[in-house]
Amino acid sequence: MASSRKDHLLKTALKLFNEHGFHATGIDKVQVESGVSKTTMYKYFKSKDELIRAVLEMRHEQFGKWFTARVINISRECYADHPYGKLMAMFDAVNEWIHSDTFFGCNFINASAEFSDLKHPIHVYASQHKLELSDYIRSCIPTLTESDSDELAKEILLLLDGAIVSAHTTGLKDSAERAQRMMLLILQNSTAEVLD
Amino acid sequence: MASSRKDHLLKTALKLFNEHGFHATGIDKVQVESGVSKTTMYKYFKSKDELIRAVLEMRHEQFGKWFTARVINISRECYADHPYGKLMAMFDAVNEWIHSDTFFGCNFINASAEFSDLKHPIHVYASQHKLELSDYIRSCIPTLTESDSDELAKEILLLLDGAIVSAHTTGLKDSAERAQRMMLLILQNSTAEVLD
DNA sequence: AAAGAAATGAACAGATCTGTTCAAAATGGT
DNA sequence: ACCATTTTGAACAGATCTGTTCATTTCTTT
Repeated sequence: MASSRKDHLLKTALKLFNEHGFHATGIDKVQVESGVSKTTMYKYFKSKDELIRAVLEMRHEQFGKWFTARVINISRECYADHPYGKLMAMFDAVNEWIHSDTFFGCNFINASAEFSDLKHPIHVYASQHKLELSDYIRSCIPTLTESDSDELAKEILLLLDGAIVSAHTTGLKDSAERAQRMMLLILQNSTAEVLD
Repeated sequence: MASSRKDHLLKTALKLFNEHGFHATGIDKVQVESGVSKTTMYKYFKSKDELIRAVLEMRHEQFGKWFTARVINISRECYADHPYGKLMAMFDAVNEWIHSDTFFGCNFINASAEFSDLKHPIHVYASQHKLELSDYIRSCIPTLTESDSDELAKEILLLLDGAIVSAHTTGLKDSAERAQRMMLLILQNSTAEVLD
């Protein structure tokens, strides 16, 4: 009961934050749209900052679960026995996301844009999210690759972020496919010494 | 006289928008900080939307002039006779920007984040900015390159945007150097068929 | 120095937003 | 059916924000 209300508030807030941004969305609109009284909302979230933080934490978990699961599935279905199957699948997953009707760019990139100060807690949290994503990417790089996997993970994160931003800001919906091709070229070069 | 006041308002607004975002910055703070009366500010800009638009237009011109000039200079100084000198220089220029104390990410990416709706005039303008940048990149690709220069320009734009976002959101200040290395690998592969 | 244009400051209106309070009503468990 | 908890609705306070108005002051030009 309690948690279902809280969840509903979080989902409504995420939707509105996505559509209008964090500052432009009044906390009262979240309350009205989710059909909950003001008192109740303030019971779960003492302030707007706390709500934003909670929304991002939910999104972090939600995205993490979806992304890793999708990567595994696509990798099995489309890239069986491919050494970079999971890495390839990441771009397919992002491509699906870009073409969905709930794509408003990356919440964490957007949050960094609004809370521009590097020391702002929200910005710090966004940064952590990206670093965790980078760790996950690194864990998907096969050990047979010679090159430094940490550097390679940062390169792939840069491609993913570039694809997401290109798709959102410029409207280039084929960005993920482009980034995927770019990664392949880079991987071929990274492993060239090994394969030669 | 008149234009110096207007310019000063625009510069102050850009600074505050950078530091706090568009929605979080009150138009009255722009007015107070620039030491101009409210009446005067509203004489030059009839509304906040108009001010934001004007700030982005100024920034578009400012960035364009700085970037193209810096690309030419760096290209001459560091990449004489290099076929991809200008393309290389783009990442050096962005690297300088990232390490400056006025780096708050790309204003147009940030604007897209706040004005998330693709049809919003500000978002449309941000998109146009990126497409113009893509055109400029294309104009810097030597004709000897076999691959489709339009596709290659989009790839390089993706790398530049990825570098800017990585540096801002995640705080990875070496993103531009990373993206530059990635571009080199991609260029080597793009022209491989020609050179073979 | 005088006339005309531009800028000021300060008050004002109206909207919106965050956050609080509290009596009344709905709900849920036993 | 009863008690305790939760939720509601509605009003309220205070801050902030956009945008307007206008009499007064300051510049500029001649």
